[in-house]
Amino acid sequence: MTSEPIGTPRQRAHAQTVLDIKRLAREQLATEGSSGLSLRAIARQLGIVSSAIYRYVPSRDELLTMLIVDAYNSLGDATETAQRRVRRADLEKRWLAIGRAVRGWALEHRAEYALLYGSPVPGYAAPAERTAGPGTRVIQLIIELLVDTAPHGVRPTEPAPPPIPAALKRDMRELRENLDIDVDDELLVRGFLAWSALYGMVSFELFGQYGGSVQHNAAFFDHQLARLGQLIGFPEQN
Amino acid sequence: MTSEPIGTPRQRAHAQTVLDIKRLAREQLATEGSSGLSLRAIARQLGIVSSAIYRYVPSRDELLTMLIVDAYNSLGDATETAQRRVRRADLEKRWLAIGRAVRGWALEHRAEYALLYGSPVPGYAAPAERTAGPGTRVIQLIIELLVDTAPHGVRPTEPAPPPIPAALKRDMRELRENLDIDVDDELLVRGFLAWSALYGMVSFELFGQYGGSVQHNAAFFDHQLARLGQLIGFPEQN
DNA sequence: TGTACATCAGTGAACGCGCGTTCACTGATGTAC
DNA sequence: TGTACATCAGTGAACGCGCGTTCACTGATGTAC
Repeated sequence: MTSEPIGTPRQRAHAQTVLDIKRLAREQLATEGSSGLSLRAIARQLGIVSSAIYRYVPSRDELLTMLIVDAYNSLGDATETAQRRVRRADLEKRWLAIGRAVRGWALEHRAEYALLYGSPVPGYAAPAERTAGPGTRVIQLIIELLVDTAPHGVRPTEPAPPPIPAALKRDMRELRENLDIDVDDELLVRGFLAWSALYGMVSFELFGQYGGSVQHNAAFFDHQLARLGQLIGFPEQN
Repeated sequence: MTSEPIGTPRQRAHAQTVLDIKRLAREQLATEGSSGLSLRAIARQLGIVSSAIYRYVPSRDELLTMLIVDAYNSLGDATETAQRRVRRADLEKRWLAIGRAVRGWALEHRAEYALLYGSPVPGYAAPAERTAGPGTRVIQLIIELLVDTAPHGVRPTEPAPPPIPAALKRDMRELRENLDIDVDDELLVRGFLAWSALYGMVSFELFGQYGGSVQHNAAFFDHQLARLGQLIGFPEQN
């Protein structure tokens, strides 16, 4: 994280400029949105002629991809770090830590959150082979949480959940096999619901869908997050 | 809906051209995204010189606002219609109808859904006085559903929900007063959670966040929607 | 340690394209008497 | 019913901007012998 392989002065200068370009690009994302991202504007801010940018970045699309991968990793880092601060056995706290980290990161990186979870960028598709890893770090954490929850059994709820249809059971079986995990359908389905609900709440808050009806956003989020945790059903702490 | 006040032939032609412009704009939204919306391109497709578009639409931003208002109303119509097809007293079915209508509309109007619920358009803020009404039609329906649920009481759940913090209670009281409704905090909070979770699921599906892990999207959605309905807790049908 | 050569950052011009918006105008369609 | 006038759709040129990308080039920095 801190000490990269040093390299020659030229290499270091090069790497630094790439970092500057990405920083300026992130700032532009915030003010202009993803489609307003302009290599010429970045060059201008760097005090460099527009064509010189191509010494550092092969194309606009490539820069976008780099920003997306970086953003996913930044979110992943934040969430993993937050989760590492709570006791591994306290499953509910881990869920709360994940949720809060996602919201916290999103509030601090609004434009990047919008890039990852907002409208797709028209005419651009992130190359799956590069985003697949970084883009699934949060759901990985949630799945690990489900894996650790599984041995405690599925906590019964009242009212009892509706039976899982066969088509969905097939999806879950495939997922279980692909990831080589031992989590039963009910728990997986609950996890998926909590996962999408979490992002639904974050998107609503960030994109202003609550209008003025929610003032105490942090309290609101925490409370609803706890409800989602109950919905998954972690074992009691003792 | 069908028979507008007729008007003179000129007025009708004018109105028709405005409709054509909006249709072409919607098509452009789908291929280029909101920031790629171009008056010049629309004029080109209409077989008209670029400046002539200003006979019909005062500016690009104004056209965007019209598209947003139309989209909200289209979604509102679809959802209200769907809900009117189920028995008013069958509260759970009403919830399912609302949810399915939102998803169905979103799938049929992906670009417009992204316009309403995706990343905000940079450098553009929809004028609140024009979107406030149309933009709240779905949540209005959900709130009506909560109002109709309230007399049946709040359905107890196991595990019991966490206590609602004071800050959140204040938000809910204000909401209750503004809307002049009699729905207690617990039910309101549940409704909000189900609402944002609903959109979270729709956004995830549309924006491709599930990756390949969910194949049977309709079945998945229906099932999770039913779980959210349980979470709100409608009275049993008899 | 000094020299020849390779590497690389940055320049400047150009290609070919896009956009929103204004303005003075022509000519057709509608309206009032 | 016919004519004068007003309204409106559409033209074409222009203003002043923006963009990504390529290409031949200069000149500084680094490397190998």
